[in-house]
Amino acid sequence: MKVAEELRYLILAIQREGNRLLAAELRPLGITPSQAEVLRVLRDHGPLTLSALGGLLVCETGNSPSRLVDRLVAQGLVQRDTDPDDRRYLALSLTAEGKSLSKRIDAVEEKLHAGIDHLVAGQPVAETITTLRAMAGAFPAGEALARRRTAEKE
Amino acid sequence: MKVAEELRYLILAIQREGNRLLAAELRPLGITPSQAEVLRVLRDHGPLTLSALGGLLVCETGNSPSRLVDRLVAQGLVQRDTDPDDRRYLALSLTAEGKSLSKRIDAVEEKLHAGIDHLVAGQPVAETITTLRAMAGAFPAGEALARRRTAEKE
DNA sequence: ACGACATACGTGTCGTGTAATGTATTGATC
DNA sequence: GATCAATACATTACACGACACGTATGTCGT
Repeated sequence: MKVAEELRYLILAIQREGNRLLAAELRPLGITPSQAEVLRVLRDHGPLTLSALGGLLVCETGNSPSRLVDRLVAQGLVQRDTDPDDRRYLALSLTAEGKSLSKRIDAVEEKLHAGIDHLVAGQPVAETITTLRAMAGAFPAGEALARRRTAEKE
Repeated sequence: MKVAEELRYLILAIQREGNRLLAAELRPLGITPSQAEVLRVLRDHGPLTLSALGGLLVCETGNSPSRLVDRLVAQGLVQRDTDPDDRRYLALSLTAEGKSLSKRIDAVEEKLHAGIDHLVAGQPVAETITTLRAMAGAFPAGEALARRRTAEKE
């Protein structure tokens, strides 16, 4: 099997299984991995418009996280206000309930990350990240990650 | 950002964007990436039952690729026969049209793989594969890949 | 003021991933 | 040989990703 092909299928397999695991852990909280990412981004990066949110999501619904946000609003986790100055814009923020849930999400994610750390213990992780960054950098979704990294440093 | 978290999001981003790219390349052929994988597996590993097909798919619809196969049958690319000895089993194989399409798929995949090779040129690819294999090995979907590797050697 | 354009968001559709449940066929047990 | 369990597959429901198109709001040039 060619190197490129193996990379492709490995990444596919890891992503699928990882997502399944995370979904299973999040199910008791009543949310999905994508929804968890929205809550996390909203908590960390203040009130956002819909498109700004899309730009920070790696899950890159990019176009329109409208429906994703809809369900969170319906669950009372996210508040959606229209900007009075420019009524095209939304101001998305967490409700109190959303904030408290995001703490529970943190715990789940930390558990997942601990599992990942355990899996890659003793592996050349630094080299792996270098390679993956090179791959992701070629794509717009890689920039969502970069944007979040820069935003963190501020 | 923690290492595990970065790994997670990098893999997510690469998988999503790679899939989008592949989908765009395959669109002119009238099929999706998942459908292409089914055609590829059926061509390489002869007639299969539905569950055997599921076991070889990394896209791991595992449970029931029924829907996936349905559309391919509807397009006249796959033939579905019931085993006369045990009527619970299906015998899935490519039609002539399916075989000819799979050649065009090969060309698309080679193009994609060339792109990947270019992206990771000069990167520590061997170390990356080692790490990813360690991650994938912990999951059942990693075994689909392993199964395909063994089947290739025969 | 008017109209063309751009921007932000919404909606509809298709294919898929995942889980839960249903159905048909076969095999095993008694 | 009738019954129950196991197997292979189908069906359904929900959420999501991608795309295309539609709508509302604002901006700019004239």
